Amino acid sequence: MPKQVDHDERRRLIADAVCALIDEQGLEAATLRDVAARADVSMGAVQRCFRTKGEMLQFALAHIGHQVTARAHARLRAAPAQSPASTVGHLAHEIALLKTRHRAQARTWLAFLAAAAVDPALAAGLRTSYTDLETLLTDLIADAVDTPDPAHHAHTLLALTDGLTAHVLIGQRTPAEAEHLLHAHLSRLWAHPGE
Amino acid sequence: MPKQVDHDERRRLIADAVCALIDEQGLEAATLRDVAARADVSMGAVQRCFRTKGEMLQFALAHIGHQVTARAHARLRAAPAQSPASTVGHLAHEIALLKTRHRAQARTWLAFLAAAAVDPALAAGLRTSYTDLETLLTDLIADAVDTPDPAHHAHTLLALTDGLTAHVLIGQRTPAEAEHLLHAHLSRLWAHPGE
DNA sequence: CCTGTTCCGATGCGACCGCATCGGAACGGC
DNA sequence: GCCGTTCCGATGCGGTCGCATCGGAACAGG
Repeated sequence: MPKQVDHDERRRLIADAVCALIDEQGLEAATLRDVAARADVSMGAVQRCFRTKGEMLQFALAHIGHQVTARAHARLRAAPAQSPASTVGHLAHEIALLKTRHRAQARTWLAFLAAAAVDPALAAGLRTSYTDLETLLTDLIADAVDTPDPAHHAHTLLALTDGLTAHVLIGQRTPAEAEHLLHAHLSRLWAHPGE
Repeated sequence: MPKQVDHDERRRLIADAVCALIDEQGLEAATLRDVAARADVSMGAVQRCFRTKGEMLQFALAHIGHQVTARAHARLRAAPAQSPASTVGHLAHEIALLKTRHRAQARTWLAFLAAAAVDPALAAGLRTSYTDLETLLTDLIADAVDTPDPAHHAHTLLALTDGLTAHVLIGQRTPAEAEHLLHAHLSRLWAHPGE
């Protein structure tokens, strides 16, 4: 058995480079050459890992989707003792990617979201992550309040976080304002859970 | 005075072509050549109207932004007799661009939104439209319910519509589902306007 | 050491990009 | 009819793109 490399690990390395470039200059800046340079590998290596550029982007989308959902799951595991309501709050805050620390992920996510509007393959990848997050939120909301349709509130909450994140990214809201709006929405949810 | 053309009218014609291409294939499909072909003018004519491609995109953004806000204003003028609450509902529905008829505008809007995350000039253009819509909604909400901070609810509502629109575009929600979620949010707002 | 296999860096290709240039068509003023 | 101005279609340029190709480096088994 000759030279062997960890293809999956390399794929993740390249996906990180893709996301970094998208964060800084948008999706169209993720060219094969620039991605290779950013990941500090040769273009040939990138082409070995992914047959086409589209395949690379799809993998990068799944990669960042997994990062976000994994962080959400981790957040849950790390705080099992809190009340269900505050858990939902923390989780929504995490998903909204409002923290400056996660601004890069938010920008990348938004870029993929727009691309998915005209690319069914990317849309399918995004839906996988969204469905995961919705399941998570639905279960939590069902625990937190007595409502006949927890999924309804989960869907609304997810749309709100996405909208707020976008508005923060273009400077229409400050992170603090978005945080406040999100908190207020949740407060109203706990106070009046009725369908 | 030699040959004269209506530059503003031509600019709008080209902007429509830009938006049509973005709707169908995304922002990067709006190349000078394809835009010219779509608008049925020569590439030279496009370059005469806009010094650079970036200038063309900015104009197209302002163009579609004006279309959306103008439709919102028109909606208001057309229905002055209704209750303030239902007026807000209709307006939010209009802004959310949920109708299949406005799907093209929604996709174009989302494409610009993502681009604005890495392009300050586009972000400024978007903020102009958003601020206009927020003013509109804030005034309406102040009329509809007694709340100490109508702008707060306007901002939340706008973020929700944007998120719902995006989720519809990627197929995560059906238009009917989004419509229902939006309606439910407004119902809760009228029932419990307290800050 | 040699061989067979895996991997990759370099290079080339055809296509397309934004932009600049320019010759001539179109048309009002004289 | 000629002129001056405005406009635009065609063309070319330098650059970058995604992708295909290939020679050789790296390395395990014989």
